[in-house]
Amino acid sequence: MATEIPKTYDPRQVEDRLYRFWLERNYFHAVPNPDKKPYTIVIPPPNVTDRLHMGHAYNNMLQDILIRFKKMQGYEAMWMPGTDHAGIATQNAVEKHLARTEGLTRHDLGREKFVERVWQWKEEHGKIITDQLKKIGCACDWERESFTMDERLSKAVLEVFVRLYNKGLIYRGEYIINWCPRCQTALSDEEVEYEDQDGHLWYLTYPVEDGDGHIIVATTRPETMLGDVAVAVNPEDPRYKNLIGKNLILPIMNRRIPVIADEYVDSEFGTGAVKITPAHDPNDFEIGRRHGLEPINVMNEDGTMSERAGTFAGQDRFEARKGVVAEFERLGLLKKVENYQNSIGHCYRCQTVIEPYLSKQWFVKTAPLAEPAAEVVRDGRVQIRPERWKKVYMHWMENIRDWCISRQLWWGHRIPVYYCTACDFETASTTAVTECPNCGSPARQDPDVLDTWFSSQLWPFSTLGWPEETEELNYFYPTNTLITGHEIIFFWVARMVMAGLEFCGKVPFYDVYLHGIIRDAQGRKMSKSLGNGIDPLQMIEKYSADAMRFSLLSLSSEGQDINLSEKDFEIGRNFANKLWNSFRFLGINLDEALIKNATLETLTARREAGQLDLADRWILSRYSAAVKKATTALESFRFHEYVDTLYSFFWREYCDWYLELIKTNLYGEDEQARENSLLTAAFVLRGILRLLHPLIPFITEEIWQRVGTDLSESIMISDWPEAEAVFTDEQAERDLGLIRDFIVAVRTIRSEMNVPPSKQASMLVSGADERTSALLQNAADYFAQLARVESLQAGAELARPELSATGVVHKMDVFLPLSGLIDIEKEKSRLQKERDRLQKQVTGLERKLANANFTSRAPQEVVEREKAKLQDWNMTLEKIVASLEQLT
RNA sequence: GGGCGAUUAGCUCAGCUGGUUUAGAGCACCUGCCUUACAAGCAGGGGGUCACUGGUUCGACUCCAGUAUCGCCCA
Repeated sequence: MATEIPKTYDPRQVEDRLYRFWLERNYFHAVPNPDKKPYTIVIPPPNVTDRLHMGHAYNNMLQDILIRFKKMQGYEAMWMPGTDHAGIATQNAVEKHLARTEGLTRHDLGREKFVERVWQWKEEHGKIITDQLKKIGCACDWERESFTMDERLSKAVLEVFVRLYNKGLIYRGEYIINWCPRCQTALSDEEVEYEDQDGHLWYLTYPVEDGDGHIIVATTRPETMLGDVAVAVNPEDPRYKNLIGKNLILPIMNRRIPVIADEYVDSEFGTGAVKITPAHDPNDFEIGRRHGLEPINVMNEDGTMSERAGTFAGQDRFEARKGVVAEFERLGLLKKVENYQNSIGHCYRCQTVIEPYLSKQWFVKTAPLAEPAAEVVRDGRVQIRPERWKKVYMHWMENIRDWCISRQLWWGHRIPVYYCTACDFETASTTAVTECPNCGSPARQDPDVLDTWFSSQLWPFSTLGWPEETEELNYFYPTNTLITGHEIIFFWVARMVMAGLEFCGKVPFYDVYLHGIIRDAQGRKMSKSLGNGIDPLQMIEKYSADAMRFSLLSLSSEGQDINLSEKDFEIGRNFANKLWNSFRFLGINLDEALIKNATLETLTARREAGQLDLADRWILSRYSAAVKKATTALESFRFHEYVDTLYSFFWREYCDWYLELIKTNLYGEDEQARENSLLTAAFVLRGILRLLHPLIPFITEEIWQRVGTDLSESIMISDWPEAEAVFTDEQAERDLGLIRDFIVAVRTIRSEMNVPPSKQASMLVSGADERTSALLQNAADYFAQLARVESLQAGAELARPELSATGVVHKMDVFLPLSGLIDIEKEKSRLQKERDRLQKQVTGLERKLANANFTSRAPQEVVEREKAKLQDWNMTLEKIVASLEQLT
């Protein structure tokens, strides 16, 4: 054992070195192993060009905890890492880069060259985030690292598309979709973020063609009126009944449009008359279809008005809005303008206002897939935690709409549908089709690519080789646990369940744990634009990865968001330092022979032979409780309870009490006692290290290796402590608890009476039975060490020394004769305070016990307990009062 | 409009199936300590009508209903 152990733990010397060590030993790699049970997690693949943020750090740390824990428990634990090609985000990033550095657009380069450039970008930037995961300590199986556009995974995408296509679950059609004019692509419903905004409701007058009547319609998007093809009213609405079937003249366009009747129209809203723009509103589209109205698309893909918008052609949609309103005003047809708050959809990638837009796109018919996906959650085959998210999931599944999967991008999986250039023949194929199977003419592939989530939904099995029936797929699928944020429950979690069931016939995972979001100290979301993000890598640099992990978990609680400030990382740094120093303390006293002997077998044998003293038996008992509690907590995803248990066991019990107690043995004459305490201390510390390893892998490994054990070359492959339950010892816990209460009482008295630490005290305990007297007297060394008590007497009835400070512990009097040091007035007020406090409690409890309702209706044992409590308090009170009387 | 969450010490939060809790922890605060593992530490202390209003119960921080404030999701 090295003697020069630095006083402060320096993680910078440690973390990178140990990560390399683990990699060199290949500990992260798992293979199908029939002798072990598999435990699998697939990483929520971060965007390939992303940088690590706190949310990633938190998410991946949780996974790492489970993987390391299960590995130690003896599972073949495999954590599948990888990245997502993130179609829009990545394409945007590269386009922006091109514009900035070369002044080029993707169109300048052309599709093929542009895609090449994105791949190049991916090669350069794709490693950043995975390298950052390594900094955190993630025990990912890097040999299996996947990317959604790998050839292997792309095959799965094609296979899935073609199967769904052939099953009739993928179709192409012209519908209103969400269009982002900036990204110039369609989006799915989930990719639109709604935000309440202050806007206006404009009331526009449409004159009746023949005669002098008119109809007023209300709209939040006046520019769309250029594409109106009708005005709809409720057939029962008396105001408009006589106008149904007549024509209106659409102002500006001077187009003749009919008044139609449709049940959909809500007479209560606005004026009860609705302008119908089938090309620019989903409801209008449906109505238009019912009434056989031809949609008029007045907008271009970039959000400018099309040539069908008349004089507004070429104008931006928001310019056109102002222009249309101005024109109505000029014509005297603007009835009124109201302030109106409505929910506006924005692109989740670029925040541009989404345009409902008529467009020919590919869709997945989701209802047949959703049915079984709802069922597995309903019946618990897939567990969602916290449970409240189950309802959210079910609601979505039960109200699911078809999924628009085509994207007008160049970066992504190109849709494997081929069209004949001559004969209208269309085919989906996993292999390239160059000529039409029908007529032999040249065929061309659909230019669009698939929604990124179309490939991500396959992640739990595409990464394992599906559609091939690989050994990996058989062994590791279904995966066990999915850990992710609740913001992608629809995007990803729900769709993986659908896909897993459809293509593998099994759920993709058994447990889903949805964690909270990391926010700043004020509870705001961390974002680039606010500049309130905390960079995990900087925190690792400053505090260490272990400290960051420990701090994050300490602040977490099930599914709740975390408000984080930089100062919070001191929690973990301080803990790591404490752990380091507890090891240092032992390191000074331990030698190699002793360490080798600090095994479960040795301790069990010595304990059974009655060789261990009270403190040793006590800490072993507390240790076994901590093992049980921490294990159950992890097994039930109660991460906070896990860290909380270990924090208080290690710091509050092992360090504050046990290590202090054994100092009497360590510095004493009794070699045997010294050895036993050292063995116990080393044994428990090694247990603590293993229990903490999933959370703080680096420092636990560093200490493990420095302790020089031959149990295993790495803590990563050591066994999770379990057998320690045999150490439970209630008597030791009670006895040491009693001693501890006396020590605390003496310390409190000393502190409150301002007794200088240098001053030794005598201590008398009166009212102790024989066993307790012996117990206390045998603990005299502890009192000397921890409370500066130089002489201790305990007995059934000891005379109260004059001028002593007093206290009552476990119904026994404690006297500290402090002549010359004691301030009578101070002692009096201390005791009076104690008396008043007790008196209040006693009165309250007496009232409770006097209540016949309580004594007759509450369970007998509760009543008994309360009675005993009252007796205790009364006895304590009497003693306090007696002491007080002595002083007056 | 529907649903969900939060509201506990100055701050950040625990408290899982009602009575062992005299409501806890960390930080902050006060007092005393550089006690030969640790001042990133040790010992002691102060601080809360558990958002509010009702209800259920012998008994409510805990269960139920409603109200308020904040936040999120869906429409």
